[in-house]
Amino acid sequence: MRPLPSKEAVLTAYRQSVFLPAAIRVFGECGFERATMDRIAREAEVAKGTIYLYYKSKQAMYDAALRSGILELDERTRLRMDEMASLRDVIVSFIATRAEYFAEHPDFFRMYVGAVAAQIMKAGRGTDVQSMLEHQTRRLEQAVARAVARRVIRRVDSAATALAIFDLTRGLLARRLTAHGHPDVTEEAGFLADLIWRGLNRPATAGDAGPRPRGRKGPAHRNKGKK
Amino acid sequence: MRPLPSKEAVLTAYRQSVFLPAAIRVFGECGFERATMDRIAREAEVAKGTIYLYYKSKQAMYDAALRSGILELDERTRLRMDEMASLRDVIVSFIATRAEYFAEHPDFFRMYVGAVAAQIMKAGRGTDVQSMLEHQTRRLEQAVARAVARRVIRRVDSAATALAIFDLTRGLLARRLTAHGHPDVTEEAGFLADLIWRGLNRPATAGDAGPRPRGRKGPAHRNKGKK
DNA sequence: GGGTAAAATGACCAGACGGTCATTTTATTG
DNA sequence: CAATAAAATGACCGTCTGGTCATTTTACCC
Repeated sequence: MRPLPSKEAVLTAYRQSVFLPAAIRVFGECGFERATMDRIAREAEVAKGTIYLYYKSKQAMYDAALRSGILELDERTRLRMDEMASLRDVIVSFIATRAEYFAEHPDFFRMYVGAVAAQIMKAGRGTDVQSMLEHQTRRLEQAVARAVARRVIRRVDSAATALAIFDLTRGLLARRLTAHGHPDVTEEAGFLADLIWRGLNRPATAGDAGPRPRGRKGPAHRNKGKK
Repeated sequence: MRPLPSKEAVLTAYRQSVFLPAAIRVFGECGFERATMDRIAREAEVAKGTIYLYYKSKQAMYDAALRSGILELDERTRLRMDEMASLRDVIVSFIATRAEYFAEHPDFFRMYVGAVAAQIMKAGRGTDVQSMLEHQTRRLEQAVARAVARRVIRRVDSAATALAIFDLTRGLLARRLTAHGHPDVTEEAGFLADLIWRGLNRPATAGDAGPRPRGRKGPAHRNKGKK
């Protein structure tokens, strides 16, 4: 079926398999601005000019490197999540898969963090970075929505919930990357999954502190959480 | 008591009151690397050389600007949290105060995000940025610990819980900054506070899905996440 | 008002870096 | 093996920017 992988295509693929990891290493270590094309070329063991045969600019190379990493991460996350049945397992596997991937690729994680920050800075539409980031929470959101539909958990905004899980995961990983002690991910992941899971639980039987969970002292402002 | 505010000190204070906001504006808009001292000087309406009379380098000016913003933010957060009695109100006011502050100072928020990202990139000890960031969760952590002691909530790791709240807040604000629609903070803040609060609740009576809340279906693969 | 010290200025410099392209090296073909 | 095309190279260029410092302006004091 695949007629001819045209030598050119093979060469390009080979080059990318060398360039992109080198780029991720350097961009991850230095960030976009401080990274130099000379350095990337050296890491990839080619001359600088060679890179410009395959990427038209530093930005283009950055985008390609970021894209490749995110795609791989998303793919792995998706595979793992798909084999989970219960929402809780989906959440745990989401956190665990990402923790594992980023532990394997710390440089990419740094690059990723930089890209997210840059996205916030520009504060604007435009880049497809935005859509890639949004895509990451899609599956999570679907899983939450399904659980709501099946009445496994209380009625919650599935998008907001997915984003919350996402944020918790990112914070956890960031802290791990800055060498903040704790060698055991599963423990921390478990804590987060537990927190979220309990937070999503339906008000158990009846008399629980469900809809009015304030400690005491609460005079009426009922429809705060209106939506 | 304060004997003489020495003209020099007054001048310095005045300069800083002009320089730091200008720096925050430019660093926030462009990030550290892209920001130029020329631009900051122009925004502050002084010559570039003048800045170097008060700060020995670009980095020093950046640090000073970041520090001043974080201190102000922390101070405001602390004041608000201190007047809250219940943990739930502390959490809500933490989120709300920060949301409010960052809404008033979007440039500083961008700068802040950049600084956090840079911290993760360097992945290392050293900067006092680290300690400033850590300081932010201290109060929250104390409030959680107090609630645990008073048995208002279940026994949780107060540090981890504080960090979780912190991460959720940061994610929420980041999303707001990228103009992601939703004009109403309190609604989203309420959702998060609710989620966390329920997550912290003591297991009500007894039969709740406490320590082993897996949905169903679980044939043994307990030690999957062994690492 | 004039003289001196402090403060401010902005032209200037040096180094760095993204990107180019004439030249060299390698692969292909007859 | 020669001829030719494709790929790789790295010296080079223009630009940009953090930081400096000789000069000018302002503030102060007698």
